Amino acid sequence: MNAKGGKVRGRRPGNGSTRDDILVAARGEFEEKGYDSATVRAIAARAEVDPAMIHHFFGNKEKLFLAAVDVPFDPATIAETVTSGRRDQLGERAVRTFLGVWEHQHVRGPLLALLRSAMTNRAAAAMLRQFVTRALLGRVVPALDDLPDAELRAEALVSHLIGMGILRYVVQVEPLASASEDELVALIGPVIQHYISDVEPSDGS
Amino acid sequence: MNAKGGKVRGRRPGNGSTRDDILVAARGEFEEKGYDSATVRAIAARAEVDPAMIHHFFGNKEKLFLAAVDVPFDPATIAETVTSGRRDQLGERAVRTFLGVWEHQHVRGPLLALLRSAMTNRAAAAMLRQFVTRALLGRVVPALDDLPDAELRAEALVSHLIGMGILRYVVQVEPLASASEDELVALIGPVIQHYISDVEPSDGS
DNA sequence: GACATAATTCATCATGTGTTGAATATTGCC
DNA sequence: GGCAATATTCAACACATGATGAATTATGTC
Repeated sequence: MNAKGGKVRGRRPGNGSTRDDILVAARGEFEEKGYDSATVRAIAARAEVDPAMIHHFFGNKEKLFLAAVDVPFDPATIAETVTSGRRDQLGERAVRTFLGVWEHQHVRGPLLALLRSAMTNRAAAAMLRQFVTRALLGRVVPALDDLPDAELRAEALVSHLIGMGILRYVVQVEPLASASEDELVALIGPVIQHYISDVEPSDGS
Repeated sequence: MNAKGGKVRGRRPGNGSTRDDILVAARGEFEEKGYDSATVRAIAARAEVDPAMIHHFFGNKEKLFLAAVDVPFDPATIAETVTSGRRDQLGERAVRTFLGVWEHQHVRGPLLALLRSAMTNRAAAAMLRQFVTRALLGRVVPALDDLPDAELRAEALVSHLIGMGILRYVVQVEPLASASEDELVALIGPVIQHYISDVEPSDGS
């Protein structure tokens, strides 16, 4: 027994969940503040854990970030969901899938963390760039290779989805933030579809 | 004369440009790092000025931010440029105008600063939300009020432009980052146009 | 039970943060 | 020239940051 205020030292009995608690807390903080603004101490406090535990388990802040922001969905699965099925409904499927990703908390966290961090941190921007380039484009573009400028089109498409995500979930402009999933699918789906339909190339320089 | 290393104290002769130097440096730092990650000391160093000068001239960091990130273009002018002219070319005009804004350095700075800051800072997010809601929608939506869901459409439109800006200028994914202005206008313009053309409302629930 | 290994707390370090106040020099007005 | 106002530097404060090392307690293995 330790009558004084501080907690007792030493290892806790039982099978501790500290490591996982830290990961959960880290995702929360990185999600809300981005890499630079999230602090080791705030993460530790959120996990109700001593800050030193973070270094004990993960070494340093950067390694913790890499461990926490491990995008918890398989890009291949997403890409397959989007690209399989009727081609003329691909736009709607893309919007619906993308919205679905944001609505699931355990996926939205890392995504937000990555987005927020990418805005101010070079390493995180590189991660996001790589993620967009490799995971998304590497899988979706091949399905569209009959179009001219397939890469550019795919990126324009993704840029729309990301912009919508930011305005809806981060900046929270109305009425975008409160619009229903169906509304957005109906509105944005056809527009996304536009990118993968072979419209007239206008003036091919 | 002061033989020692430090600079001489006291006021400098001549009409100093310190205040403006600070503003320029502040825009640079806020632009590159966002509000939270930019530091008073780094701004001072960039302006080649003592950190105390910042508080002397601006009081504190937040007031400096407000003074520095004073969006240097008139939203009314932009809106007029976009909304005047042939309606069926509005999409292309919007894309071209938006790209033009980003290409001018003295405009791109504050915009980037606002965007970066909005990702991690509530006050900045509120500023951006207000900016989007009031400046853009307040002026563009009235010109589109014959469309259903004019507000939502306008925001979807803006979200695409913002997403493109982020992917092109911040994350710098290729080939988006290196695409020419004309390429982007040709590709994205028609899609933006889609939002302001009265397509079939699909299924009005 | 001895003992290596792992988990946990605490104190502390070096550095960086925004901010303040005093000291000093210049300008501009009377 | 006298003197208030302004501009500039320096030193420091109070606090937050990431990180480290020692001390302490539990677990698991032999």
